[in-house]
Amino acid sequence: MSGPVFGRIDQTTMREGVYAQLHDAFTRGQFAPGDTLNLRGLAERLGTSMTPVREAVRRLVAEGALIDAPSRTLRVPDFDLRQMQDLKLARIALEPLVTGRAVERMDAATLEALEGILAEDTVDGKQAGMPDLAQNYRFHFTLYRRADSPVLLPLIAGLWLRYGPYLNLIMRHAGPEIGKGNDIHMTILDAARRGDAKAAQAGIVADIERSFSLLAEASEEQAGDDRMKRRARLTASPWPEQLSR
Amino acid sequence: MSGPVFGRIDQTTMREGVYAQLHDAFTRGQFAPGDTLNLRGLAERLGTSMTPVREAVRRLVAEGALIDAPSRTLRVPDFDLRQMQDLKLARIALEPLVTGRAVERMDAATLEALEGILAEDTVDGKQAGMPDLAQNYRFHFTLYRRADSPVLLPLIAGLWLRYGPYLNLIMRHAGPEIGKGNDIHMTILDAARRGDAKAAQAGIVADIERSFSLLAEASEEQAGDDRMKRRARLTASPWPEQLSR
DNA sequence: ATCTGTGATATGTGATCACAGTAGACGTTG
DNA sequence: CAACGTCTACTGTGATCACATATCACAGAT
Repeated sequence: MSGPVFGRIDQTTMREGVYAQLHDAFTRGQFAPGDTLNLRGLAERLGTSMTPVREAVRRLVAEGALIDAPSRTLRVPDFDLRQMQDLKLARIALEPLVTGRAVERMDAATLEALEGILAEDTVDGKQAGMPDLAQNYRFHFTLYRRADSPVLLPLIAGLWLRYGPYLNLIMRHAGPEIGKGNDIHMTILDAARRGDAKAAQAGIVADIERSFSLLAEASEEQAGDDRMKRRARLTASPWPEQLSR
Repeated sequence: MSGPVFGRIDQTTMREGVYAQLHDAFTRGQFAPGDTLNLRGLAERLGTSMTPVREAVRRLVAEGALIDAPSRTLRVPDFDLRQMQDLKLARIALEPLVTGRAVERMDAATLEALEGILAEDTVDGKQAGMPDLAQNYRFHFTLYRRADSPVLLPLIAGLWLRYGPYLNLIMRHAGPEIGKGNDIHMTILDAARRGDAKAAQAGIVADIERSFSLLAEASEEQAGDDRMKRRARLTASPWPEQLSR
């Protein structure tokens, strides 16, 4: 049989679409610890019925990004030092691993992509030093993806999902100071270019520890903010702009 | 206010019940690679409507224990060498980590529990060397739980979930020979008793590598079995007895 | 005999409804 | 004025229905 070549019809469900949007919002730090969600509200904003939202939310709960709070409410977990240390431990166990593999299998296309991502920041500096969490996410995951590790990558993505709300705290607290993160990213990229797996891994660990220490600072502030934040949540919509469109 | 002390009403949903049953079936190796499931059948067997089943199944898909096969069918993933190597890598990255922590924090109660689990096998040898996968699971996770690591433990549980169908293969292939696994478990328990974290970690790695090599053997056989298995699936119910009750 | 279109059957998906339960507002009572 | 009970609004949950779509068996044409 012959004829015109067709593009594949994307066989995507609404459930996946909803999940993707929520996942995005999380990794961008658009949810803060303590935020509450409700299914009907989400469904309305997303233009679907409750069903796909339920399933997406259920998945987020299973991944630990949301929790079932008492009295049938869904909440972004509050800050928890123990849990965060555990999260750091897991990241340090897994991310250097995939980094090593990625560097060993590195190719020109990926290097170029990584350069491009880092360059965005310099050019697109209109945000005036405002850290672009999505960019950070892209850098790490284009690197990790090169490891071609179908089991480890989703695991790491799950960890980042839970880091998201903390990133929100960091962002609010540290603000522009976060910009120097790109120094570390540069170092990692250089190591990847040289094929120096060890150096790249060390860079990743440094990056993780850096965000951890920033978070430790931010968390101290949160205790004071907490009461105010909770009050504000009652009046203002906790909804991140990304999803309201 | 005073009065009699009441036990907590367990606020459990059907969704969780369904998930627990399926999770159990997986870790016991009651599902084999390639098995297919359908929501209505599950719902009927479990005595619920489709809704809770859908959500539990969706979670299993998110965890990688099931996959969405073409034409709206749910399948237990087929054996995949690359995936399995990745799984092994992840296990070796995480399980020694929690083992180390567990040994450091070891207490008498946990040691006793571990002894008890290993003793079961010797006493309850009625299965004639038939490996009790549930017992294996309990041993590892009572050990790991002692690490008190709320992030890492679910991660590891997710990995085991995906190991389940492979265990099924091992069990079918290796049969009684698997009994010597307890030697390694003994070694691990001894190390835990002495507080020797390094030795316990080495034991865990040995255990993982052992099950991996058993699996490598079994996987060769699967290629031949495959055609037969697929035919059998059409006539016989793939349903594990555990769930039919 | 082989290929092809058609209908029946069965699947997951999404929408909708009824319901149990909680929290907070409000009125009542002491 | 404070403590208590009731009532209302809202939540997630589970059941059910309608639907698009894939597979298979079969009949018809070539």
